[in-house]
Amino acid sequence: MSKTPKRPLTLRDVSEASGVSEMTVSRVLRGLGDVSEATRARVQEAASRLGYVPNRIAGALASNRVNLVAVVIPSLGNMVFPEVLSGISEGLEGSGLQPVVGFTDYLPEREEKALFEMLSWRPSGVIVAGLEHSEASRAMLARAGVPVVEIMDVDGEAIDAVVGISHVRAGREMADAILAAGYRRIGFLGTKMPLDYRARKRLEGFRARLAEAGVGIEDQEFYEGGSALLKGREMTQAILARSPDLDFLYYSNDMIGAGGLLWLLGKGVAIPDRVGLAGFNRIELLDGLPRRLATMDACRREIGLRAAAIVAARRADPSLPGAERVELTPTIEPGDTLRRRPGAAPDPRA
Amino acid sequence: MSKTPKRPLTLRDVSEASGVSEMTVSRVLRGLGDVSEATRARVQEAASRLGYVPNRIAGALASNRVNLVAVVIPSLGNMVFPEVLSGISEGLEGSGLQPVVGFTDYLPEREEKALFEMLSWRPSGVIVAGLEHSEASRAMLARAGVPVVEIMDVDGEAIDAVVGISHVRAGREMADAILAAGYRRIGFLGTKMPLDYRARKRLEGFRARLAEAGVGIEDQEFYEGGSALLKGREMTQAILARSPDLDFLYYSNDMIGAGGLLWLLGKGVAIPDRVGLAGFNRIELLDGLPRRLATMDACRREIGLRAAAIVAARRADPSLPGAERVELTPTIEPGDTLRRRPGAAPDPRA
DNA sequence: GTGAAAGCGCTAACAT
DNA sequence: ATGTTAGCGCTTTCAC
Repeated sequence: MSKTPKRPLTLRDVSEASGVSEMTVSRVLRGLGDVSEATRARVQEAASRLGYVPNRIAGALASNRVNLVAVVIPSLGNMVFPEVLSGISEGLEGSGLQPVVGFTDYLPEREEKALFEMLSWRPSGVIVAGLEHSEASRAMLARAGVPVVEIMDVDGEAIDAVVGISHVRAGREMADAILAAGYRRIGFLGTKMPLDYRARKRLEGFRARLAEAGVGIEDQEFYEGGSALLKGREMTQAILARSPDLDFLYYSNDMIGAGGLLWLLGKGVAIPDRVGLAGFNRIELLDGLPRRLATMDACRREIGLRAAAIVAARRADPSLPGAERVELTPTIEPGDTLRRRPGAAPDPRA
Repeated sequence: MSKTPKRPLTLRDVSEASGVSEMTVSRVLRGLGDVSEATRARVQEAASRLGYVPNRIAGALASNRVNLVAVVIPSLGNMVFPEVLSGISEGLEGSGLQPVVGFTDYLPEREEKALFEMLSWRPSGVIVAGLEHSEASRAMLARAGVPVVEIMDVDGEAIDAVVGISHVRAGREMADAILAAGYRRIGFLGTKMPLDYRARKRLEGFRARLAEAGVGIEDQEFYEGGSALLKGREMTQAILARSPDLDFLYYSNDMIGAGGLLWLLGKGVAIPDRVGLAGFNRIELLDGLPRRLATMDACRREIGLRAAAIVAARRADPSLPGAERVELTPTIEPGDTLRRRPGAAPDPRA
């Protein structure tokens, strides 16, 4: 190497190296037209020879445009958000936009902080999980002046656009399927997190629908932290020790459901006749289990795709009306753990 | 609301609203000293009443400081990087730095693009997975003028700092443990990805150590895409159908290993006597399986922690020498799928 | 097709 | 303890 400048290179360096004005260099590097082929070639050559990396900070300040989309999600632990993220990445492809992720750990104050941090970079859009936010968070989002897409959930009031499923309805439909299959003594197993609103809404819809049929949740079990698969085993053992008459276990997510399934299979319990099982999320892992757990697809990837598409579309055409509302419809997959009674009411979604 | 300004607020707005100069407002908002309590209070009040969100773009340009750390990793699919990420987040806590993640999908050209994008925001540091990069990527990193920490792997030449484990050694030590347990007819099951250098290095070390003992890999099976758990089942079935005499299966990751374990248990195969098994990564999922798969902890969380600590330390004190090298030592966990022969050579790491 | 001037919103450095 | 001035590296606008 000839020299190792500690200072990052600027447009001016490329300008001097190529003998072309800064302005024209900028045009070439941004791929704008109206530059002669000869000039373009000289500039490109100089830029790549020097290893110039543009300073987006300066560019963004001058142009008032930032190619970043803020994505604020609870965590990466539970298999659900990685898939949403990959949907977002895919949906942003070709738009020139880039996702930047922040995490909340399901804590409102962390959400607030994450939003503040991200908004301070003036992103071109915000995609945020859930409809429940602190007052301050809502205020920030409302004033951000860019598209805001709340994802995962549609049960509530949106700030701007929303893309998701109804978790209340998801719970209700699973209750329908379970009742239709003839189960009546139902246990629920879930997470302790009081701030996981979507899990709560599913339970709420589930419980309400059961109640309409005169059925109650006979026993429940909650966990927190640790390996979900292991917790699923432990909770299943515990709930059945306490309430051996249960004939169905509804798990708030597939991972604990899978744990329960493995434990029951190990015990030689007849599934789905003696006990039926269902989870939620349709995680890929289920494909590798000895039996297929009944579940419900949460449309995670498509949620990401659609949310990204909204941000990209509005950036391309800021005159769009906004406040888009996309409600996706999850479908029940009965798998092998939900009894199919010949005489039972048919699944309305066939 | 009184008014809804489409234009984001600036320091000047807060200055006017509070009757304090922009400079002093800036001081208050950045928490610098030498401001009277009265002024501070007035400024804080005005800022939060207006809902001011600072413009980091302008701040970064003026101060030449950016509180972002670029993190470039292959993907989020395989359980390994979420944990690294959470280690990074934790390690960055209190430093004022924020991780920003980019994905490569194990493709060098995507890595190059991700690095270029991130470096154009002039982050305070770069944490990148692996030691293998394109020429252009290496050049960018070398010229970035900020700490660069290559993580996960130490087998190769680092650009600056490196934090990881030796995958060659990990493969070799697993081979040692398997040989010591008395297995001799060994099969390997892994991923097809030719660009997963770490998996390749493990296999390389594994094969080399076996060869030293005069043992070969008798059969192998590779997969790509799909549910790893399911692929593990399928590959296990396939390899044993073809080579029924194998007495050990070494999986390149725990997820396929778990699939194999479940399949073998379902078939009633005696584990670890008839067939022994081992994976790699020590994923949490293993805790919930009927038997504990033998595995090796990849120290993912600690790698993230240490890498973050290096970036934070060097930012706090730029005079630090750099080129830190941290080699972590993974430990074998024999679980229930690696036979323990009383007379066998003892584990040197006991 | 190319260039010169102004300024994006902040902060460093220097007053006072 | 507070204010003033200059300028970060680019893009916008307008001139040629």
